[in-house]
Amino acid sequence: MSETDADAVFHALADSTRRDIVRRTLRREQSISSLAERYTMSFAAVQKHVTVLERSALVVKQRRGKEQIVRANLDTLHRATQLLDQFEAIWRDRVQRMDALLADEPVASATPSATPTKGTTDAGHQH
Amino acid sequence: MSETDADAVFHALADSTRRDIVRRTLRREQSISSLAERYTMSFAAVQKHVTVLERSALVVKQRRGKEQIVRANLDTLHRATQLLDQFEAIWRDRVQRMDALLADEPVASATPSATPTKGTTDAGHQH
DNA sequence: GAGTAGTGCAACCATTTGGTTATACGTTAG
DNA sequence: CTAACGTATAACCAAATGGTTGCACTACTC
Repeated sequence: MSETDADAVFHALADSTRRDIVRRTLRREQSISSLAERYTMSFAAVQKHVTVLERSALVVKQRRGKEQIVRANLDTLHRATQLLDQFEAIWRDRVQRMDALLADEPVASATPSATPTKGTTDAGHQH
Repeated sequence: MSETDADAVFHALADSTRRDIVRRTLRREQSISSLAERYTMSFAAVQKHVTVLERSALVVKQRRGKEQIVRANLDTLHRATQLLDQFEAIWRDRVQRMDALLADEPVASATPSATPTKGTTDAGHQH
C-alpha cells in the first residue's frame, strides 16, 4: 500500500458515519438509499461519504438496475490492518534489541574482544 | 475506544508525515527538534503534527530539560489495530453464516421442523 | 407515457486542515 | 548575565471537509 493510498484509507476511516457504513456493508451489501435511511443527514451527504470510501477502495459500488449496491472491500481493510501490525512490529523489534542489549551488557565490560558492539543502537531506555 | 477517539486516531494516521513520526518514535523517543530536522517543512509545522498525534494519544510528550521528548504510545496503536480486526471479524462472521445457510438450504424446503438453522460450521474458506 | 424511486452532480457555506512567518518564553551553556 | 537553543503560540492563508439545497438523469412501475 502506497503512502497516498494509506492517506486515503485512514482519512476514510476517520469519520464515524463512514466507519458505520463500512460495518453495515461488511455485514451485507446495500444500496446507497437504504444506507441513507439510517442516518439523519441528507441523502447527498451519505452519497459523499460513500464516494470517499470508494476513493479509498474500502468499498466498491456496483450498479444493479436503478440501484447502486455498496459492498465493503475486505482486501483494503486487511491491508490497513497489516500496516498497523507493521507499526507494532517496529516496537517489538526495538524491545527485542533492548533485551538483547541487556543480556550482553552485564558482561560487556569484562569482554573487550567478544561481541564487538554489534547491536548497540544507542539504546534509549524508557518508562 | 469511543467513536470520537477513533476519529482522532484515524485522522492522525491519515497523514504520511505523522505516520513517519509514529514510526520514528516507535524505534526510539526523540525531541521535537530532532524530528523536525528530518522534514523539509518548518519546525512549527512538525510541532503541529506532534500536537495532532498527542491529541489522539498515539504519542506522548514528556519534558526533559529544555527538550520535549516524543514517545509513541503502543497502547493506542494497538487499540486501533483491534478496531480494524473487529471489522474483519464482522466479515468472517458473515461468511460463516452464509456457509451455514448453504449447508442447510438444499434440504430446507423438505424439512420445515428439523435442523432449525443451528451452528453447522464446517466453513473453512474465505477471501 | 407519466410518475416515482434512486442516483449523480453542481453550487454554496462554515469550519478545519496543513502550511507559513513572526514573536515570546523557558532552560541550559559560557 | 547573556547568548543560544528548544519550544510555544499567534496571526495569517489556501485548500479541503462535511454539510446543505436544488436540479437533472435513468430505470422501473403503473
